Amino acid sequence: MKSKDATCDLHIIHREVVERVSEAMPPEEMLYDLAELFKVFGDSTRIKILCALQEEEMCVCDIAALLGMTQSAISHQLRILKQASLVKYRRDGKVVYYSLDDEHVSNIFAQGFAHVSHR
Amino acid sequence: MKSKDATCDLHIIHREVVERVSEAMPPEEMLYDLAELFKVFGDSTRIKILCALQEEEMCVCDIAALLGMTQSAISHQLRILKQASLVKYRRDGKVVYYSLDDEHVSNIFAQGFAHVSHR
DNA sequence: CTTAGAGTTGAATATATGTTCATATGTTCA
DNA sequence: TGAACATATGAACATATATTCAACTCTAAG
Repeated sequence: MKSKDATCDLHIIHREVVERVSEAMPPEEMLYDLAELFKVFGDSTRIKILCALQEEEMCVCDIAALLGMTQSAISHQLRILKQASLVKYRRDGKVVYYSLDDEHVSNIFAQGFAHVSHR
Repeated sequence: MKSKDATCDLHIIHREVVERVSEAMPPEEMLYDLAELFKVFGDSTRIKILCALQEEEMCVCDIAALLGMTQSAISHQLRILKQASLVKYRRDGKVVYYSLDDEHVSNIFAQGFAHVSHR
C-alpha cells in the first residue's frame, strides 16, 4: 500500500532526500516573487533599457530612439520595471527622466554576464 | 528638416546622451543571450527545481513528488535548464540524477533574494 | 484657452510558453 | 525475450506576454 500525499499519489524513490529538501525550501511565496523578478529581466527590451540606464538617466523618447522602438512600447516596459522597483523617475516639465532604483541590478547583471560569456 | 536614422525617424531630445549611451551598450547578441538566461529563471517551477538542487542532486520523480507535479512537466523544464547549462545529469541504471552545473546560480539567487526581501 | 509636445493607458492582436496526454526510449531484472 | 519502471519527447491546448494603434492626460508656451 502506497502512502498518499494531500494532493497527489506520485511515488518517491528517495524519501529521505525529498523530506530533507522539502524542509530546506524557502516559502512558496518567496520563490514565486523571485521568479516574477527574473521574469522582468527575461525580456531583451527591458534588459536594454536597464543596461542603458546603468550609464545615466534618460527620458522616454531618447530610450525609444536609442532602441529604435516606439514611445508606447518603451512606456509599457518602463511601467513593468517601475512596478518591480527596478527604476524610478522624476519629472522635469514635459519630460520624464528614468533611472535605476536598485543597487542589486548591477550585481545581477554581472552574474548573468559571467554565465553567458563563460560558455 | 529632421535627421533620420537608418531604420526610423524617431526624434531625440538629448542627442549627446543617446550617442554616448549607444556607444557604451554591449553588443545586441550579448544582451539577447542575457535576456534568454533570465527568462529561464523567470518561471516558478524552474526556480523551485534550481532551489531544490542547491540542496543536493535529485532524480526526476523525486523532484516531481517534491513539487507535486507530473514527471513529464519536470522533465520538460529540466531540458530547458540543461540547454541553459544550469544543470547537469548523471545516469545510474534507470534513474537520472540532476544537479547544478554553474557556480553563478547561487550568486544570481542571492542577489534576487536580496531584492525581493528588501522591499 | 488653445495648441503642441512628452508620456501614459487600454484594447486588440500576434506570438511565446507551460502543462497535459499519449507515446517512445532506455535500462534492469526475471 | 518480455515485463516493469524511470525518463524523455511531440503534439495540442490554454494562458501569458510584447507590441501596435488610438485615445487620453499633463505640462509649457503663445
